[in-house]
Amino acid sequence: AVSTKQNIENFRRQLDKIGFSFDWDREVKTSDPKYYKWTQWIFLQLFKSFYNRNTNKAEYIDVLINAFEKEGNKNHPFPVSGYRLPVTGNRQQATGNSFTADEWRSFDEFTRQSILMEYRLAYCGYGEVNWCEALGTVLANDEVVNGVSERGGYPVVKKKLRQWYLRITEYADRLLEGLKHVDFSESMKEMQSNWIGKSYGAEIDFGILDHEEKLKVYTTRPDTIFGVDFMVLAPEHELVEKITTQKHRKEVEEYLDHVKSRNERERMAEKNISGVFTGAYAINPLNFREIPIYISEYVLAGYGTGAIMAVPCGDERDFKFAKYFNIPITNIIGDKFNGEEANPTWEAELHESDFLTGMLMLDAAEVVITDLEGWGKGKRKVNYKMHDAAFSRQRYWGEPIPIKWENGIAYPLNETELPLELPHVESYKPGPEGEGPLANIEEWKYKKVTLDLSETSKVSPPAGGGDIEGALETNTMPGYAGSSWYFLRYMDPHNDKEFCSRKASDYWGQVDLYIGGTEHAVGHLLYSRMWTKALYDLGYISHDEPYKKLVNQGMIQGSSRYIFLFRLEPLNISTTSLSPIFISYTLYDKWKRGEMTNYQILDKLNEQIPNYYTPENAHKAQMLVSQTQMETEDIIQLHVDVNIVNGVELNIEAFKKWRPEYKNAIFITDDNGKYICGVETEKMSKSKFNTVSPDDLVEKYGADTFRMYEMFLGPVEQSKPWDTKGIEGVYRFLRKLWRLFFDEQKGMVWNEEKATDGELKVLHKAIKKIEEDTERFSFNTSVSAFMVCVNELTDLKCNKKEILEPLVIMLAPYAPHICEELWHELGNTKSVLDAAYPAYEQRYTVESVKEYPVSINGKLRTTIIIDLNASQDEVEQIVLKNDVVKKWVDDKPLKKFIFVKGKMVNVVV
RNA sequence: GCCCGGAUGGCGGAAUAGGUAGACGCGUCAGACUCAAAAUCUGGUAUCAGCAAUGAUGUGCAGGUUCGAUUCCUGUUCCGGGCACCA
Repeated sequence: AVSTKQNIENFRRQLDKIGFSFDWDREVKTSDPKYYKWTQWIFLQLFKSFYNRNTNKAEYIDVLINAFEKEGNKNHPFPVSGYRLPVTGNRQQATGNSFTADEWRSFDEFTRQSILMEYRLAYCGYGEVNWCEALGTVLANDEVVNGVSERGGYPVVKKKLRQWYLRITEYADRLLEGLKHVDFSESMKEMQSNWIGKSYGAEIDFGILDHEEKLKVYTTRPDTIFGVDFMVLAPEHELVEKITTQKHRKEVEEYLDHVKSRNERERMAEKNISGVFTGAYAINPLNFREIPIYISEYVLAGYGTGAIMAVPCGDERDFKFAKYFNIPITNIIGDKFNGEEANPTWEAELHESDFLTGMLMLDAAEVVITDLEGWGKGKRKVNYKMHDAAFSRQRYWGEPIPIKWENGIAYPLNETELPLELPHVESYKPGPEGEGPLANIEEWKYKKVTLDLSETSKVSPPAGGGDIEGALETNTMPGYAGSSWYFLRYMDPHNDKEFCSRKASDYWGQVDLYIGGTEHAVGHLLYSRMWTKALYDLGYISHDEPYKKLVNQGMIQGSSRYIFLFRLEPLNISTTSLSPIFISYTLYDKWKRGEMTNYQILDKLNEQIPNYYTPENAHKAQMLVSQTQMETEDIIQLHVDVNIVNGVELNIEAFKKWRPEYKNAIFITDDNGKYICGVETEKMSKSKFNTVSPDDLVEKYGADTFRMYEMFLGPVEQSKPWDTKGIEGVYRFLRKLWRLFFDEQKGMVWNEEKATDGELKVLHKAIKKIEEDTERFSFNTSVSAFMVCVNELTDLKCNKKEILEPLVIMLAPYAPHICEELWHELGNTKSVLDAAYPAYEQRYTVESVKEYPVSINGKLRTTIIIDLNASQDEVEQIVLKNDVVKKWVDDKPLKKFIFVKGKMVNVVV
């Protein structure tokens, strides 16, 4: 403890020297209003910033209109999508694609704000959430299992809610470009650029038979347009309702119900082909062919235009779809298509493609786009997979969003109102419409706040002046809000005038080395890059990438336990008298492998609980049986707290106490009466109930041992399950190190004698190895080198200060406490952190001979000690004279003699 | 399903530019010290055959390139991370 305090003191002194203070005792926490004030402040800057899509500069719409008019133009240069209405209510002229400057001035405030929302970096819109009616709450994706809530098993559907978003898509190109200038691993860069998902292609307008509307599709393969055999719309596509014919309506509606209960991931992972025909036909703009329009869940509404042109000979999913629905396939690539599977080649020569026939696909793509643009039937389009980041949460623990609403208009709070503090709540229950718990606090919602009505906020004062009746936003910010910029706050934690002074951020610059896991690849690490770019654009910092170098540490994983809920109906435990049924892993395993049917599981239940079917629930039991015959995949895996599982056996009583909603649950056990849990190694997480605390180990072995053991476990970048088996080894190492200085009987044993060459060789070998290993983040081999060094010094009975002192300096970053202590025991008064790092001197470690491994035909047969300076001829002579070599060569003619100096010898015969 | 990783003794892992596979640690076996235990120390420990010398096999699996492959290439299986509200 003494040493740590000195370390901190020393660190403080260094900071004082350069003019910054740092309060080590107080963390920068997102839950601290002194910090989240500035998160709210940055949010306001993002809200007030407008993005000019053409010039990549944040400016105001009026400024742009004025500049535009100066050039004699009438129409406003920015399109209005009307696709995602940011606020409720009727918007004037909102459906048009553009508006004139005069029109802009004639719009009412609601319409203006609604349009401005489309340009704000932080904007409000409507987005889908997982809505659980029974719980009256919004659920996170990981709280939903197989379409029902993990807790209780209630049905979950999608619901549109008002949501805040960050316009990260405007930074897509710069986020890609920035990857070239940062030191991240290639796989990390790959993940980020795949997530951004930039693709080049075309938007093509297909006509629809008997309809005015155009069907817009996005494709990266305009060259295959003559191979389009059908169209597929996402089930949520806005045209589905309009174009479905009377004859197909019922089928389509049934399909939509099916899709509504499934999330995006389930839809993408679905192997079985599904979809329905709408009865409508599209018209190919190039050859006017009539093409059937289907809907299917494999097309996602959020990507491209939510509609695709399907070319079965070139795309595997389209091909399977065509086979399934018996749609005839047009082959446009001749013998490159074998009729058995699609061929997504770019290199084939086109067949059956009208004026493109004979052209290479790569060239044809260019021709088609140019022609379509000429005819006004399509245009070149760059598309991104990434979409804007949802920025509101229906939760309590998050920064309140400093916005007040009235008549559908969002008014930003005055900066002097910050921090807008989280009120105390009696309960964390969600609001009446699934909003956050803040919606329940009337006095907080309607408290008096001043609004930012300045020019920069671009809102006109409301009718009642600055004083409005409306309510504060009740959603809060997500976890990534605070984590997107905390490193900047660390640079200037006590500043109450700014989030971080320009002086501080200029001085510290980028984070030199960021150690973070790959699980943050497309979340935190992308969001914080975007925030940094936004703050850079707004002129608050001078760099636009937060992290100079990123090292991905692996995860220390936990061992999770699972129980298996046998869900015979969409189980709603509050409305059925039947108890939830859990089956043992042994049964689940058989069921999964198809060795056991649902019906046989019920038999097992009857066997174990003979009185289960009472007259009262007999009708329900009847229903269960009919359900079971359907063989539906209705077993859900649920995490259970590792602490109530003994090895793999569940403590059922403890479980019922832990999860009162399952207090009536029935457990189908193995024949020996035990309920066995499933086991999986996965990320430690609160929601997986598999976390372990290091506190006990620190208590027993000390922080140095714990720290070194974690480093010793394996390479930093590798994930591994948490396991304390080997910690004794590190503990013994530290004790062994201590004994080089102090003996239990004799007390102090270290001395000031002159070191021998042998001892210096041990030391300098270690200096070299540890320096190299630390440099490349190979901490586990570094620790191993320390162990080797201490073992060798113990063997040499070396207790000399001349050797031990440099060793302590090197070890200080690995085991800071014990090293600080030993450093002072050696008579030093300052901190070990101030000591100069020992320099490697080659002269102590030079070798003159080498024990060469000698192989015959690539197989190692012996080793021979040879002078390191020996020439190839000399080595050849020595080796061929060797008895073992002679025996293996056995007079066979020598084909080749391979000698790699300092490495090995191979004799080929 | 898609994207990104990983797989080496009983266990965690080492082998940094294609050149002695198993460093270091855990565990385990044998021994020393001790009345005993703890702690500590010494030695063995990939597998198979053999008293041994030694030989054969061996880096998830199936192939390929090479004098030589844990390392490079092709295919494949399993495990982990992410997939937009866990953070």
